[in-house]
Amino acid sequence: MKSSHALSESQRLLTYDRVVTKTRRAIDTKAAILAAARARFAREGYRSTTIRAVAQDAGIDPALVMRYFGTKPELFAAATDIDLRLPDLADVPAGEHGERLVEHFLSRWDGRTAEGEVLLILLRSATTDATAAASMRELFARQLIPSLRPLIADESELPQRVGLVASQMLGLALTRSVLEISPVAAMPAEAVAANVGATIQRYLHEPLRP
Amino acid sequence: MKSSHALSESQRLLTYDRVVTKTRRAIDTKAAILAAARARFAREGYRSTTIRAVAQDAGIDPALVMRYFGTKPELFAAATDIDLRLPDLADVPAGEHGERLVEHFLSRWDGRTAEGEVLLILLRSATTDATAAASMRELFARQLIPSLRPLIADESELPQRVGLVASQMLGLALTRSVLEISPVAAMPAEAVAANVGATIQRYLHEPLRP
DNA sequence: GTCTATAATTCGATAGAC
DNA sequence: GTCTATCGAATTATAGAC
Repeated sequence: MKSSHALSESQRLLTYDRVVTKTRRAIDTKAAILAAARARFAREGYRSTTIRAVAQDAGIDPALVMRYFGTKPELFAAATDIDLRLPDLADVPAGEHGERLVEHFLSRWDGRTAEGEVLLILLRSATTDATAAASMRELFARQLIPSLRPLIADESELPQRVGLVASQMLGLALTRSVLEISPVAAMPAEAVAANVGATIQRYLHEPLRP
Repeated sequence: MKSSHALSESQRLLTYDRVVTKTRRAIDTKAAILAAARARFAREGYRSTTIRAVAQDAGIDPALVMRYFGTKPELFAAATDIDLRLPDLADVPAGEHGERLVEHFLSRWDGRTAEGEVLLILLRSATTDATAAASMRELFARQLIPSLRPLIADESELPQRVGLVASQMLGLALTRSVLEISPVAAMPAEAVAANVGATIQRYLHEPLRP
C-alpha cells in the first residue's frame, strides 16, 4: 500500500510546488475577482452588476466567483468591507478642519483609490439596496463619528454635527462623481475644498441653530 | 347589410354610454398605473421595480401597463415628467432665501407630494440608471438654474452657485429621506431649515472662494 | 378595454468532470 | 483549482382570445 510517507524527495517537492502554485493562483484569482467586482459595483451598483460580468472582467469562469464568495450578497459584503482610514485631524489647526476634510475625500474620489471606490460603491447601491444602505449607516456610526469626535467641543452635539457634515459630503460625492452635474464636476478641487470646506467648518465648529 | 347608420336611438345611446364608460375607466386605469409606478419607483428605484408589481398595486393586469405605456423606460419617463413648481423667491427678503428654499424642499419630501416623490424617484434611480441621471441633470439645468437666476447678483457665477446649492440639497434629501441616517432623519424640520438654510444662503450670496 | 398564454432573455446557483 | 453544462426562477414583451 502506498502511503504519502513513501513519496520520494522529488515527488514531495513536486507536490509541494503544485500546491504552492495552486494556492498562489487562488489568491490571485480571488484578488482579481474582488477588483473586478469593486469596479462593476462602483459603475453600476449592486442590482445591475452580474456575477457573469464580474467573472468576464476577471478573466475566469462565473462558477469560480460562487466558489470563492458563496453568494452575490457575500461578494458585495467582501468588496465593501474596508477601513476608510479617515485622517486624524487632531493636530491640524481648528480653523482648517473643514478644508482639510474636503481635500481628503476629494483626493480619494478623484484619484479612484480603494477607499474612495468603496464609498462610491455604497453610494450607488445604497439608494436601492437595503443591505448597502445599512452598510452606509454603519460606516457613518463606526467610522465617521469616531474620527470626528476629537474635533467637537460639545460631545452632546456630536451626532447632529456629523450628520450635517455627512449630508454635505455625500451630496458632494453624488453631484460631482456620480451624477456629474457639470458645474460641480468641472470645478477645480481647490475651489471645491475652499467653498464646501467653509460649510463643513461651520457644521463642525459654529454654533448650531435650534 | 347592417351599417352603423342603421342603429336605433337606444342602440346608439347604449354604444355611446359604453364608449364613455370605457374611456373613463381607461383614464382611471392610466392614472392608477402612474400612481402605483411612482410609489414603486420611489421606494425601490428603476431596476428593482417590476411591471408586475406595478400592475398588482394598481389592481390590473401587467399587459395593460405595456398597452398604455409601451415599454418600461417609457413608463419611467411618464412617471417622472413633472414640473417641480419651484418657488419664486424674488419678493422674499434676500436674507431669507436659504432658509425658505430648504423649507420648500423639506415640505415636499416630508409631505410626500407628487413633486417631492419625483425628486426621490430620480435620486434613487439616477445612481444606477443612465436615463435617470440624465433626467436629473436636465432638471438641474431646466428648472433649478432658471428658478434661482433672479436671486443671483452676478450672472457669471450662477452655474457654480446653483451647483453648490444642489450638492447640499441633494445630500440632504439623500441622508434624510433615502438613507435615513438617524441624526439627520430625526432632526426637526425647523432645525434643518435653520442650519442647512445658512449653508444655502452662503452659496447664493456670500463671495465665492477662488 | 382587459386578460390569458407564452415567447425570449437573463440571472443566480448547483452538480460534476477534468 | 478551474471549467462545462444545466436547472429553476424571474422578467420584459408580444400575440391573440374574450
